[in-house]
Amino acid sequence: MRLTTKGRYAVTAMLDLAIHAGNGPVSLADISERQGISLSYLEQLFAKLRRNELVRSVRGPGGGYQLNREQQDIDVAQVIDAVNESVDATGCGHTGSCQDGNICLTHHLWCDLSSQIHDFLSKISLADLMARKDVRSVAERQNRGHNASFEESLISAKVTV
Amino acid sequence: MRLTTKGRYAVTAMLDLAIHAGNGPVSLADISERQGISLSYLEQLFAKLRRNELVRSVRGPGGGYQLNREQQDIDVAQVIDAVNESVDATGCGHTGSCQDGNICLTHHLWCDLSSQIHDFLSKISLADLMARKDVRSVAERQNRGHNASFEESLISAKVTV
DNA sequence: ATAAAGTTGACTGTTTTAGTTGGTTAAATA
DNA sequence: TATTTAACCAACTAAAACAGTCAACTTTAT
Repeated sequence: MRLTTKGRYAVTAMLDLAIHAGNGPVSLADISERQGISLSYLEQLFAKLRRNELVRSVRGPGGGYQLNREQQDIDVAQVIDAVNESVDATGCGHTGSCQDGNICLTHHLWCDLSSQIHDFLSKISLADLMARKDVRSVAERQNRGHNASFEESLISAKVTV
Repeated sequence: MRLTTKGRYAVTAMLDLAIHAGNGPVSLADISERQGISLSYLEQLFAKLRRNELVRSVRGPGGGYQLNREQQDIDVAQVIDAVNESVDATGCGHTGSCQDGNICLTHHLWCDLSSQIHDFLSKISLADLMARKDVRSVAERQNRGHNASFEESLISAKVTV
């Protein structure tokens, strides 16, 4: 299993997308600036997110990306899977051929751990994250000095602070 | 967080050590053969396990490694930590300086995930693994064609099949 | 003395990460 | 219609980590 900045960036960017939804598409340039992630790297990640139908794109001026489903229908596990291929902790990809065709001594342990992690992450949706106090306060900080689109998005998302 | 063959090998090797305890030290050559792990790589891993006082060594002929504590006092998280540095899922090492000195949008999510994983792995001891049916059957398979030390070790460990 | 084992350090090939560079299309607007 | 905005795409790269090899050395049982 690997969980590096790649998966973390993807989740952060998707959450940024969710937070700033409500006034049209969000450009990668905006996400890049707010979240401190390289624009070109974001492009690579969003190519995968789009192939996995988690986002849809709008080209041209005023374009950008939008969530392709409701916020409560996108969970963290899906986002990580989309860019990371998997959060599998086994070495054999659950096939059970870890040791020359046979199962290894600790195969089931890694299977258990994998489903544990997957369960945990799949139960957290973007909507859940949006509702968290710590997320809201960080989003507010990131938005200071920028335009007022955060407050607007709050209104359109019908969420109260 | 990273969980690769390094951590998996370490846990597998420690479990092999636990299974074949009871008749003196276990040599890395034996573990290498049984578990299909390169001897030189095992040497590197056991250097770290020894520095973390999870095993002790006996040099010279008939030497090898032994667990440095009781089987129920060594858990999987400790073993992985010993060779992997950590199972931390945050990018900042829990310091909270993920985004130029400040906390990033998803910091708490990764903190939560980290403790989830650590909790899960720290509750599983080598003794717990030894007791599992799947582990016992794999160990038995690995031992077929070899010497009868497995049965002996079962007797000395006072465990019944 | 010899051989079995641990101990140590340096080295290597491969893969992944985290980007960069340099373009091309598609669409809105002036 | 020209320009600009932004998505799209492919190739490349430096650095790190992974997984392992190789060689030399020390300790200890026989």
